[in-house]
Amino acid sequence: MYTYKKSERLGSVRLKKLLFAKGEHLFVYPFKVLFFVDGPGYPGLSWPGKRPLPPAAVFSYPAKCLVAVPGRLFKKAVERNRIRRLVKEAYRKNKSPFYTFLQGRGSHCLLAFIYVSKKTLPYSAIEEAVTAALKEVQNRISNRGAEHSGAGGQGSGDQPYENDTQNHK
RNA sequence: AAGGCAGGCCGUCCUGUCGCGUCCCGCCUGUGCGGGAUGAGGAAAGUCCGGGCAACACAGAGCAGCAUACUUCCUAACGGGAAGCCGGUCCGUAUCACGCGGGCCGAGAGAAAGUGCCACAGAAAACAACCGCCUGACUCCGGCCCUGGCCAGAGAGGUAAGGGUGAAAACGUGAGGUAAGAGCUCACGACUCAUCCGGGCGACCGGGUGAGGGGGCAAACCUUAUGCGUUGAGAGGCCAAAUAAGCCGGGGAUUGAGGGUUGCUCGCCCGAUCCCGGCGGGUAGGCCGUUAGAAAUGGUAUGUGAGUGCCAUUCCAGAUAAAUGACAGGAAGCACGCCACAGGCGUGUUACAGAACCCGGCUUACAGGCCUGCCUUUUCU
RNA sequence: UGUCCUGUGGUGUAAUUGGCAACACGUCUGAUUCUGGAUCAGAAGAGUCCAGGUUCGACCCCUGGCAGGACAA
Repeated sequence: MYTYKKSERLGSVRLKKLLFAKGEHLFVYPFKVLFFVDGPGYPGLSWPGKRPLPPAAVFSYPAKCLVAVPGRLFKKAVERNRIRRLVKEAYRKNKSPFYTFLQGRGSHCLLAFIYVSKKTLPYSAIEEAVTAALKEVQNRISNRGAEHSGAGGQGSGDQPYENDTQNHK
């Protein structure tokens, strides 16, 4: 489905700290992309507390995404909003392969698209870049996962995130 | 009709396919699904003023500090607005001139309370004698005629009429007056102060009388008058979660450490398992505040106007790293080009800009369009 | 969200209660050298972020903008 709901957005301060501190990053012009995955070969998205999760940190979709446009590069709020909306639109239309990939692995992912160009690009260019970025992220995850499973043999280490959350609840 | 000036208003629309926030209803009750309603602006901006609201003792005194400054009014309040007064400037008209009409601008109180400043130039820049002019009154010396005058000089004075300057030179013009001069006197005119009369709520205007004759700068200090308590929604209140009543050093318990969001002083209040510093540790979620208001729209009355009163109707964004979007097609406006001159075709373009507690203003940005008033030019009647 | 500060040659800084916009580095030209550097001599380069105002006169004072920066949670 081509959706981009509130629960697909990355809003929790805690998760954002985690992503920016421990996530991997790559460049796909005009974006800097940050991602952080749990599942095989990756540390889990464990929530340390014992209390109920805040709604913003609950995964009802395989991924949570945020789009950032620096105010230093675009001074006017209208331009920032425009770019953010275009990126969200592109993500909305092209996320489904990435979602099926994540669901196939039983993983969950945090994503950040940071716009680093000084120019406003047309929608077609942004859509291309978003698709390329998602593919690149997918490649990296699968490579890393393959290495890890080959070396460590943690085949049964499928610790679904759902279980984790259930425990916390 | 065209142009100019001033003021006010609007600021794209429709369809389709995906999609988002909030609220309501229903189902499953899982974080989901379905349906309906609704969803940016005139500036939401800059954060330049003023309030509401909240906390601080339902905030007290003094000093300091800040802001404002013609008058009257509007307003919750304002540094905003309206109507006027005065000054400056421009246009039109009339012209010897005064004037009359209109537009624009004005931080527009006080320089006769005091202090300070006025570069360069110039004699002098604020208690003005450098040059010049004068020698009536005063002193001395000399010459001539001769016993009282004349001439010349020095001292001592008088004098603001004239002097390259300068942004600015000590009321202007004319006459009298004088040794020479001077508002010294007079006439006319301009100005300041006081006072009286008339008009106006008032700023002020018109007129009379008396006095006066030493510039400018307060967006220099300042004086006067008026106003301002401080801090701002991460205000503030509540709930949930977490942890350590941890370790080290210092201070203190009514003779008071420290605190109470105020620059200082005072006053007042709170105040002991307490306070300060360092190390170490935890949380960073939710709800209220928060959108029914100095509200919007329409009508009506009143006022020159800003506005105000009354009546009716309506409920009109509430996000929280932040919703209101993307694509396609069409319409409309505008610009350009061509065909051509009613019009048609093609291309391009549709601004400035995004709510963040809420209002009233100001300022700034803005494609294009509409309306009103005044003035000028041309055509027709 | 609120508060504060700063804008001067290409760069970094001056300008004493308002009175000729100064200095260093850099740039250019010439000399020196076989050439370059260093050195010496000389020159150009701003009208003070923008627009108004006060004043005889404004980098300086006032008002409004623009740009950049800092702070507080």
